[in-house]
Amino acid sequence: MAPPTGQVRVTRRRAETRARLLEAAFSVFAAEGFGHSTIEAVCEAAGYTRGAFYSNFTDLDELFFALYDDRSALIARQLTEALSGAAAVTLAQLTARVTGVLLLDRDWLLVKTEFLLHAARRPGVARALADHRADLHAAVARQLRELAEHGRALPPQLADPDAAAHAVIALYDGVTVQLLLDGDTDAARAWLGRLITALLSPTGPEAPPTSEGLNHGR
Amino acid sequence: MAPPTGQVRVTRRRAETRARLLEAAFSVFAAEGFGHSTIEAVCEAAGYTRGAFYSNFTDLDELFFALYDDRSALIARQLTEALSGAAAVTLAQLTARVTGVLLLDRDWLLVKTEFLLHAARRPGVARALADHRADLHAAVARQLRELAEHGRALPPQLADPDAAAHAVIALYDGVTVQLLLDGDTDAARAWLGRLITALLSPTGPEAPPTSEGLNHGR
DNA sequence: CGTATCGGATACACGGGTGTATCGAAACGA
DNA sequence: TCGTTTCGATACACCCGTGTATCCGATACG
Repeated sequence: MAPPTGQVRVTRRRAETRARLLEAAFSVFAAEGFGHSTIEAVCEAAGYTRGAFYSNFTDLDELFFALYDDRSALIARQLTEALSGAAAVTLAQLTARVTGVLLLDRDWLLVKTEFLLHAARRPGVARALADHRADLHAAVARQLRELAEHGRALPPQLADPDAAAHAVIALYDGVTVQLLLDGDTDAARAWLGRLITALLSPTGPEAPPTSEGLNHGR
Repeated sequence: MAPPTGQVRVTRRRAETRARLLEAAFSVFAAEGFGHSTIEAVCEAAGYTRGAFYSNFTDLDELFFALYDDRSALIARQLTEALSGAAAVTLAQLTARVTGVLLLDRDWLLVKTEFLLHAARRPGVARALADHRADLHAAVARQLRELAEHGRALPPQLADPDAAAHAVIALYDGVTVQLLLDGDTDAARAWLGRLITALLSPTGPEAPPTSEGLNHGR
């Protein structure tokens, strides 16, 4: 049984194995899917036996949550870092940064989506996940607000930066689905960029950040 | 073992049990998730023993695919039916119809999303799923084209009806994710309507079909 | 109405994953 | 360096789901 977190002093060794277990779990979940993954498979991939696992976690569920927590925190850090560098003045710049960070790793999208389903069936987990998303939302909204203050107007239907940020996230999620199907990361990035500019441009034409090469349809 | 489909003449009884198995599988998958579902659970839910199952399918995978095939065909039928009634003249009318059909059943969204993940890991299945989506895409594109011909202009960034349809589907998928998290179907419908009109309106303000009550953020 | 075929139930053997209890060894503190 | 603590390996018993082989009742057809 995993000892209660507060009382254990975390030795280097322990942290190391925990990290390796998480890393291995990521690979296994991405490859097999969480539902079909077993504790044994994770341990074998990490180079441990089940003893190591039960010393660090109680469930596969617990590990899954820890894994999601780690990775999503990492992503969030990268995102805010990418965003907070110098304030983007162009919408194109903004989208380029966001898509660059957010659409890198297909494996992560697989795991993330499965975690979404996991959460959808457990109210508590769903709330935690919603919090994570709220963080993302806040970061994007802040950036959009800044953008708006620098003269770049939002379209009248989405004048509220919060609503606009929400819309951006919805677009991101939507593009993710397609990416999961066809595996074409570059196309997804380009397409997401085009969608965001289309949605957030109040008026006429304005060349998308990276045009051409994007396949609409199927 | 399930006999090869071509040679068996399908008796009434057989069709009935197959249908009941599919129905039960839908419930079980929605509740537990496909990954954690067992053949036994499905059979018990259907009121059969495993003998019935192995007489109709070989795998849970096979049943899963059959299930998806059935349900998605049903949805597609409903959608085209809803769309082909009288040509919608307003964008609002169009979105209302689409969202009405597409965002009814949360359980179906759960199963559908899990099937997406399933497909993402199997190229063959992915192709089949892509075909289904292509049908949807075609239906939406046709409707948008018709709309455009009736004077309703698309925005310059998405002048191509195919691209516009693709965008609508992306929005739908994106909203789905949020719906899975919070379970608020009405909000999802309203929000999707607002997003579609915002994205496809070439110019200024135009009241969303059902405004208010939509919670952005988290 | 009788007979042949089919569909689903029952029984069985097997494999694999789980969780726990125990033990040896590595890491840490003095 | 030594003793103590802790981490992870090993071994064991158990449960659960699977797949197959067999059998009985139902259903269709002449």
